[in-house]
Amino acid sequence: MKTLCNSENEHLQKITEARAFLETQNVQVLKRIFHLLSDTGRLKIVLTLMQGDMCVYHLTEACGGSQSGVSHQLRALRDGKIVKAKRVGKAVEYSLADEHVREIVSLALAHTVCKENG
Amino acid sequence: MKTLCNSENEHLQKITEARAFLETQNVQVLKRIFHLLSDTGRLKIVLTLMQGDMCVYHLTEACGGSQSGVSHQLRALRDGKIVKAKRVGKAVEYSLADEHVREIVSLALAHTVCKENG
DNA sequence: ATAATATATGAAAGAATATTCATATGAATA
DNA sequence: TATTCATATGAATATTCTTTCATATATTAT
Repeated sequence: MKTLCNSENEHLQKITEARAFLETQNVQVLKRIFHLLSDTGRLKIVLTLMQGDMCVYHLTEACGGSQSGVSHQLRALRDGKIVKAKRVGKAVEYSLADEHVREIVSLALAHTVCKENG
Repeated sequence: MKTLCNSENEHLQKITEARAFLETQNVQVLKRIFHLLSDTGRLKIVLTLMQGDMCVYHLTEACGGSQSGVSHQLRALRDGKIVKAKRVGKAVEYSLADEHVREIVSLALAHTVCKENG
């Protein structure tokens, strides 16, 4: 009999249920989304694009860092379907791939505000 | 005159506005939350705790990995105010620190489902 | 007090990630 | 078509993160 359980059965059931639940969740996909949002540079890009579409040159100026760095960050975000690109003449204009990201980041932002005031 | 802008003024304004916006956002706090959720082990722990409180022993069995590893992961989540701990006899029972995390992860989960089906 | 159980921790090793540098590509312009 | 501007990329370096190992602490039972 382990820890907080009243019987060995209860114990095993708890573990089995938890494992079964975890298998239904797409942990790797989830992890990937959060990972893409967990870097200062990429996060700044996403926050900026939440305000409106922008080309790489402006994103670089707005978010700081090197041209190459921003380009690499954009590639990661593109690969992860977080943003999408569209060529406009010499420039490439980036935008959020869909509204999901906006919602997730907005919710997390609301959370940070709570943390500050609580 | 740069890229997609019609005038040098428009160009500078775009960058200045974006920078000003970014300064109002707590990028570091946001980054920290996403980073904590971007690791398989920690994410499994959070998903499991979304189903109900659990002691370390059960979390270890449910999520896999070593006792030490899970303990380190729990410490990171504790430090980041994602989970909280409560001692119950020999065991320590963990739970989500608040409802924000649940909402963020739930939303992201919904997003993964869309990605699969879309 | 000693042993056993449950959890936590520091430090080192190992793995994953980001950044930089040099260079390449693609598009407009002279 | 040579040049300039805007962006992208591979490879190497630098950095950061995770995992492991050994050991410590806290609680309960003998």
